[in-house]
Amino acid sequence: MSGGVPPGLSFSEWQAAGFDATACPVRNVLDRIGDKWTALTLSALAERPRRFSELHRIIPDISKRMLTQTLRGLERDGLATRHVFPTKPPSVEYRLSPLGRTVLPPLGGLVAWAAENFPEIRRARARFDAMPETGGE
Amino acid sequence: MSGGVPPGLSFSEWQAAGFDATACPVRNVLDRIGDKWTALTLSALAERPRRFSELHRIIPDISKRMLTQTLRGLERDGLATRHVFPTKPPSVEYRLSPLGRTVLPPLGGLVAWAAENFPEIRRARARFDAMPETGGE
DNA sequence: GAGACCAGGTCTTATTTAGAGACTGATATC
DNA sequence: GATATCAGTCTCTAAATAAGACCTGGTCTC
Repeated sequence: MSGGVPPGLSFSEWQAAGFDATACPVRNVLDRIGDKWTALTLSALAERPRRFSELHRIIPDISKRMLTQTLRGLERDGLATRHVFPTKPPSVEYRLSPLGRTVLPPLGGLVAWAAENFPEIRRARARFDAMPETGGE
Repeated sequence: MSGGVPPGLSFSEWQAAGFDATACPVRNVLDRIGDKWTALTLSALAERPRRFSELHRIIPDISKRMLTQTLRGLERDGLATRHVFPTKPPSVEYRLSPLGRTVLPPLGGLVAWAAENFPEIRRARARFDAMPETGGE
């Protein structure tokens, strides 16, 4: 056996299968959820559907432009849906699609890992940054 | 109950705990593994330790600059270690640290999700892109 | 009638990120 | 003696990403 590499993470598998970076699912997915606001937006929508202005209020510092862009990205990938209610002041609701819901468990796993190990990462960073970069002599 | 939101992903929790984006573990972690080469590098190191040139050969299209930068990032965060062997042509080996190993399962979960759902995401994209952006009349 | 709210669009900068390619210096091969 | 390997560094440029400010149009309030 190969020593505990989770299935799907085996590099040689990818290579053997003829790795194509542009079509790589992982690259594609990480490009989306790895951007500045998507993970946050996703988790804001995880609890319940929300309206545009509501999201804008609760997500700290996001600009309307970025919020629109993030939501369009989620919509384009089929992770969220957009519902327009033609009320007097227009109201638009965003909600996670069934597909969008399925990403929550794996994403949650990573979030849990991050929360759990961030202290150690910070210590590692502090150590690394304190190291002398130019060896004295 | 809140309807199946994984623990740690609850937005209201974060808000209640006084969300600070700069210190946010999730943002920090996603910034690292969400970049262009880190996930790939991580999975190349998952199987076994590798030397710099070896990584450079097997990771398609990465430049030395990016490879160095990616490895430094992993080293800085304590996810990988660097071992220099002062042989005649110098040889440097990179290997995952114990901490680095612990990220493989959650990362693997996301990779599996990506692989499994990418076809559907692509269909969603095709649908979205085929939609008339300016409603005719 | 001046302004605010809704959900954005647009336009112009910054900042960040990535890439290409030349250079290092010691050894080793041809 | 020209060239290659090793593990990088360096500079410069290009591309992607994000921020900020202002604009829309209809209704609603003051």
